[in-house]
Amino acid sequence: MLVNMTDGIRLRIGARVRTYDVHAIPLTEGVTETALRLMEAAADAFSDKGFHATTTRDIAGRAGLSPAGVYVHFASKEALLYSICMRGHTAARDMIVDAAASGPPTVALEAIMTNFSRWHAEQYRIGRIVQYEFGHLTPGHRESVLALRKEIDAAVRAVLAEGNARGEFQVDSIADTTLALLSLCIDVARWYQPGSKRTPEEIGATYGRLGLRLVGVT
Amino acid sequence: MLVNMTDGIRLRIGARVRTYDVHAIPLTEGVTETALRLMEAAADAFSDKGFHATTTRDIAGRAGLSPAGVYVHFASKEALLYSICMRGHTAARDMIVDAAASGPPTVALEAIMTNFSRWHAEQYRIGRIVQYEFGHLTPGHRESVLALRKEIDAAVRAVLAEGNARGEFQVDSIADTTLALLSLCIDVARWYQPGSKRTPEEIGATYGRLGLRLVGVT
DNA sequence: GACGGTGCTAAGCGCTTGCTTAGTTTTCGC
DNA sequence: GCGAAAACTAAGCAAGCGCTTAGCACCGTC
Repeated sequence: MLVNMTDGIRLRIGARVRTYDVHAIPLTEGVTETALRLMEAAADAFSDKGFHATTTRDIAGRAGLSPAGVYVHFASKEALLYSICMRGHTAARDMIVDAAASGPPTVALEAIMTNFSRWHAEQYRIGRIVQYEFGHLTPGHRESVLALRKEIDAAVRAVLAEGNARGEFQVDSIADTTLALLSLCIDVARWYQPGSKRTPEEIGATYGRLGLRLVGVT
Repeated sequence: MLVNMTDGIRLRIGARVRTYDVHAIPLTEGVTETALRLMEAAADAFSDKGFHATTTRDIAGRAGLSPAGVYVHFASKEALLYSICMRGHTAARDMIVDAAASGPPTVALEAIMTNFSRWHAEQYRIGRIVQYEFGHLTPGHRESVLALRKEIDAAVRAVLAEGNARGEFQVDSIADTTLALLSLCIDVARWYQPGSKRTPEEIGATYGRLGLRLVGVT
């Protein structure tokens, strides 16, 4: 049996392959080492050239497999993209939720901004794929990703609301400011490049400070 | 003679086509109506599906031409992308330079943030192409675009420096803050969509305020 | 030590791609 | 109102695409 992050599970009985419509397959369960290597190879290739410009032959080659070897682990190139997007978003969601619970609003927001911006620098390749190739997911897969994004948004909104309530923040519009704060961190993945003078740690520190300024902490 | 935003000018003498290496062709000079229609069609297609997923047949169809008709006006699909990028960046650069000269630092910065963010909402399709498909330009064309980006960066830095000097702003790092301010506006093109509740005008107003907060104006 | 299932490859199928070629229609200076 | 340049099309080429098929090597199980 091969689990493959697509619309269903494929079962091979003898030479026959059938696809069953089964949603919500756990993400990291039963992912073999080769499947992970393929995901890393695909992530490298997608972030280099974009989803459509990447060939399945290229992904296979980077992972040390023949072109057909990809389809043992993933049903399609899109399934590979989807699994990369889900892993990235899940990691980001967990990080934000942890940071939001790390202390009072001022501490929590600084932690969110520091960690989230640093993550987008360190994982800038994943960040670009997730943002720029989002449109190449199938509609169903897009919805799954959007659900995780809403969780991230809700966690930040809650911190801003509590900050306002406690008088620590002076935020006019919680929705607009949440959008701007997250936007600032996400866009790090666009401009960051590993060789430059700004390290991920420095970016985190800078963005922690900028985030507090945006909510009116002086 | 056909001017086509690529590495040179193509001259057709009888049935022969020759390419000469001539750089720095003025942008809006000699651009025919059909070439402009092609650029608009390509911009629509690129922003819908991305550069690589867009076919020259699709662009031609949207512009009401046969597939071969594209090559009367542009030397390649990449030349079309390049001309779109150059037009977008030139417009943005002109807008920023105007806003920077519109008054004292506080006024200038608010104008920059308002106009630049509103532009990225109104022109979100161009914005996405320019940012996400940048990597598909040839190295030479990439450099031309980067030169325009440096002009934009320099204009904003100058405003922050003068704001600090006059005591209107409290900016720790001019480089980092310039990056964050521009990043905030550019990322509007990623999340904006025409049907949503935020209008480009409202986004402009919000980002004008946020920009002033980021430089320490209270 | 035969066995069924899994991971993988060599080969290739049907289709689409960017772009060219050869030729026709339109435009326009004179 | 004519001739040449420019704008455009129909047809198609070579290359590359995602993915499938058929079959081989290896695995633990009995």
